[in-house]
Amino acid sequence: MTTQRKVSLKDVAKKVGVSVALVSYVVNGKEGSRVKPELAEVIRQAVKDLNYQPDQVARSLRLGTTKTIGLIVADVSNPFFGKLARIIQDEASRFGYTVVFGNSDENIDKFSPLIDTFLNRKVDGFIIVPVENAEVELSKIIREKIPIVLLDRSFPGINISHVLLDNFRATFDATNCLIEKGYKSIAMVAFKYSLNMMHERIRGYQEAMKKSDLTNNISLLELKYDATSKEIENSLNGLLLKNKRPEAVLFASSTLTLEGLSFANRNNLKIPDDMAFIGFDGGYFFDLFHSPISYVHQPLEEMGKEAVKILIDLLNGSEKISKVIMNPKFIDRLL
Amino acid sequence: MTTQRKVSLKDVAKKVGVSVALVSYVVNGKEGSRVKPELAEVIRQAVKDLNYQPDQVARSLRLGTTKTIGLIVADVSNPFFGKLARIIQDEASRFGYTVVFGNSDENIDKFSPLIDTFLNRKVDGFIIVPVENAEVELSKIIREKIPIVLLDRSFPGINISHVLLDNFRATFDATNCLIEKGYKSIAMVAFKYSLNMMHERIRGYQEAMKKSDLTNNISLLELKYDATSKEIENSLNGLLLKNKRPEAVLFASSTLTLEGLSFANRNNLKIPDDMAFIGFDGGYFFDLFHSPISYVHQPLEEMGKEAVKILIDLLNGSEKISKVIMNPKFIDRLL
DNA sequence: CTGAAAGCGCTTACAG
DNA sequence: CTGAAAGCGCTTACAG
Repeated sequence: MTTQRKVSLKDVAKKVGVSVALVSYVVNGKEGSRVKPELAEVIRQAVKDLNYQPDQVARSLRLGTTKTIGLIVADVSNPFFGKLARIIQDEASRFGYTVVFGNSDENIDKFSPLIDTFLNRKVDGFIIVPVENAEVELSKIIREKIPIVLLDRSFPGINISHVLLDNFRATFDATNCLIEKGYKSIAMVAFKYSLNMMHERIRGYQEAMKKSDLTNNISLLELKYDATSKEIENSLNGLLLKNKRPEAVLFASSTLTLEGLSFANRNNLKIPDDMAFIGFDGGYFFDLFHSPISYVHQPLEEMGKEAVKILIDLLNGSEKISKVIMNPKFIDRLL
Repeated sequence: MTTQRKVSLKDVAKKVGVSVALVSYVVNGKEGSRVKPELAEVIRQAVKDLNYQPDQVARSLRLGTTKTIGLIVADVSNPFFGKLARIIQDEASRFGYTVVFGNSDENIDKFSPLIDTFLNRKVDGFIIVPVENAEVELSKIIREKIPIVLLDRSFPGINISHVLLDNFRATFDATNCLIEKGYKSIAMVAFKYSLNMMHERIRGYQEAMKKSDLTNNISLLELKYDATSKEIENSLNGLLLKNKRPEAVLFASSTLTLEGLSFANRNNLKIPDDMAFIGFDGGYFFDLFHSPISYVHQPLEEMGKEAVKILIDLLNGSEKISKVIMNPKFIDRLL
């Protein structure tokens, strides 16, 4: 499959009878006083006639910049990440950047090669939802002086720009809200991540419980990200169907919330009559439920846009490390 | 922001004291008998010591191939497209390809520039979920002899490889199934697309109705893709809340199904007690519903994989146009 | 105002 | 077995 040779600067130059340099200047609008106006016009016309399109690969090699952003999320097919990817692509393209993407599945063994691939492909910058133990990989990027913005998670030890949710406040507020409405036995279902973000969500719940002297009612279930359906089933069984089951359950992510709702459906648990569920993110799902559940809302739009904005600044030469913490919103439908 | 200069072939060559040619051969495993085994070993060691990574941009320019696939979907944040994007990225990376992506929003004005951008960035091939009136843009790609595979939709007039659902059969079977269970007044909610794929879905419904002498009961609502919530609300109101409302409604896409379910929730329509709903795709949502609805299942995994497989063949020089029609599956939960 | 030329980092005939 | 060199298409000092 031989690609038809496209028209190059040389072709345009030959047609007009000038050097490639002049054509390049005109194409890039860098004529200044370098090209005689009439000539510039002729060149512009030839460019149009021949439908000349600059070869971005050649430009990239010459300029050392690819106008490409590498995006790594856990899984684009998960709407949480899909929405982020969507917003990031939109924003990036407004600034002339193209997005290459990859899915980590929360797995460093998939994460790592993605970084290498993107690095070799010379992406200008990264927007990354990092996985556990990603520090070494991230340092590699920093060492190469490639701008990078972390999204959704960060690492206390590394000084990188990031856009995060105020995770502590998210669950702290949600738990308090439950407590105020009279719920006492409140459980939490979380992922067993070493990620700070998950720790904060757990801590928010625990602190709220402690603050109201409900320490003894703290009940935390931590599921592995790659848990099998069987394992999840068993764990939820243990938590939700025991004789003294909780009055309310707080989920620490949209995926977990969906698992919970699915479990409830299968086992004829009526939400919220039998038990209150508090979801995390995922309003796009929850609004459609028979009886809509309450949930913590993340401002995905703002988060994605902010991440791109920070990256573009970095790309434009800023040396500033920006750390942005976004406010969660509790969508309350209790009672 | 100056990128630290990475180690190049030249650096390795200098370190070992050979020409860059030899290093290139060794790195690419094209030594054959060209390089003395002992020397090759020394070079390999130096490559490792210096942590040499080939510059893909330079390679691309030289080789005329970027190992990149351009993917265009309507909207990655829609799980239907998100799943496809996910699968395509996974498969592509198995073959050493990276995926750049863009969202069309079913809009030719967003679709068009994406094609141009990807073309200028010299993607090796395209996997595209085309929008209405995309024929001209697609011809442009064909003219440049860039391999391309259409997904989910195609155009009768253009001879391009594609992977589609058997759309006619999908709705024909679903409608028949409803009829067999005694439903007579069956409506359909579709998008007002000129796309063949939507026509086929509508035709499947209409033919099934005709076949059972229910022609007079045919009731088709066609919504614009960019209809406002208000417009959708009004239209669904007209269809679902009129005094002689349909006994069952068949939706022509997952988005439409979600709109329907949302409307039903807001208006206290009990599904399936008040009215049966047949969804299209989107099992990942529907399984979570209070009372799971029936739906047409598309084999997304196979569709995505097949599309990549066909594209890779094309990329490897095959001249064969492959047209694959996948079978839908009706997930029946009626009664 | 204009052109000739170097060089981005690589691969690959070509000559030895 | 090995090296010198051309060339992918572009941008940009440099010299005129």
